[in-house]
Amino acid sequence: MNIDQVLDNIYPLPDTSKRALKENIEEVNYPKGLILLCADKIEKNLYFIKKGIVRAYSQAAANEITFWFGKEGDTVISMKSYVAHQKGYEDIELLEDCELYELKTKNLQKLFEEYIDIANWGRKFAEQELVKTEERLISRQFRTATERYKKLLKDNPDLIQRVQLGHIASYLGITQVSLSRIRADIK
Amino acid sequence: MNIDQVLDNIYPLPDTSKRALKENIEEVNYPKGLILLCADKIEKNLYFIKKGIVRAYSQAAANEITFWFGKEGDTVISMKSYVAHQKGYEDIELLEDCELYELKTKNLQKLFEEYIDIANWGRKFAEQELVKTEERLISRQFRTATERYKKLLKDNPDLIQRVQLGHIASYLGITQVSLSRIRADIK
DNA sequence: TTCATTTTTTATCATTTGTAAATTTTCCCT
DNA sequence: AGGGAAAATTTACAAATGATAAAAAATGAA
Repeated sequence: MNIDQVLDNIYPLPDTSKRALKENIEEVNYPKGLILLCADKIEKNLYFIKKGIVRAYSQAAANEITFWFGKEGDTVISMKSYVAHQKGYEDIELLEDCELYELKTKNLQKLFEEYIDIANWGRKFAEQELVKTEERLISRQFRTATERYKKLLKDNPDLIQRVQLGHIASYLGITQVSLSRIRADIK
Repeated sequence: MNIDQVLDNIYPLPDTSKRALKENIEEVNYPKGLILLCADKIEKNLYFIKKGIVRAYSQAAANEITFWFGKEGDTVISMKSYVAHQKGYEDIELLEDCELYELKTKNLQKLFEEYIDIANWGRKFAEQELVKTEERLISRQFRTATERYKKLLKDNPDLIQRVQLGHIASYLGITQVSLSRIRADIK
């Protein structure tokens, strides 16, 4: 997935502003297991995934909770750092070796002030993420764990192949043991 | 809460663009019980709450789920209509007589193309809502129902006064009966 | 391959939450 | 103020999920 596809996927940009945006983007590679973004600092970069898969998780009390997966074409960002310039609530871990496009938050902020198309591109990005998050919140309330798992299977069949079930369980809001039971029941 | 406060609360706008925005905003009053926005159509307006309280709920299978409350200063919007120009998933009901500021989506879209400050204002709005929604999703996973209720009591004590417990329970992701039990335990 | 480690499954029991129905309380409306 | 409807609580029972422990399977490194 090349950078043009990633950017256009959010919102098609006219040439001039897309060029300006791309001038600030650099390709980087990182190994599986790396913690790309850290909960307890204000992150300076954001990333687009060219290849690979990552998870965002939040650490509390005893257990950690995976609440987001990103794969090819997705944007990796510490939302709270980015929005409120405060420490985030999430760590982001690479679950495979990853090829990423890196963009400095500071530069993006500058582009938002200069290019109205990039400002609207950033708006579209936030809006789309918001709809996705709201839909997940609602589905959490509506659906049983079994239904949520089935829906994930249907919508993201590759995720189950590429990611440990423990993380999937956490993402679904249940324990790994409970997910195992559900999988056994379905068969 | 006047319109300047509402708008600045999202993101302070320079005079010119704020004036342009305000020229498209009209004050309206509606009675308690009105369904302001409807799930099964593409909504043409969005609203800022001057006075009153509203809820967004989604209707599925048997039961309906309240997933958002809005009060003074909040923005009322059918997110999916607004973002994807598709039917939304939510109805929005006025829980009190409301004084609202009305803005046509179409006009706002036009302003996004014309004023970079308004585009960034819209971006900020979506970003802030996104962080709030993500935090709720995470808290839903981390905290027990009792903890979530206590947090709501602390953060929004007036909500419990102004809104039926059935809606609160739904918002917390539990049944009314379960909330009743929690309230009894706390005492 | 072989061994060690990690991941997944299975089993048991405790706890939480849901459902349904009855009862009490609160809120409107005339 | 009084009567009726809506909302909130309580109770009893059922179902789902969590916690824990241990076995089985899969994975990875030497």
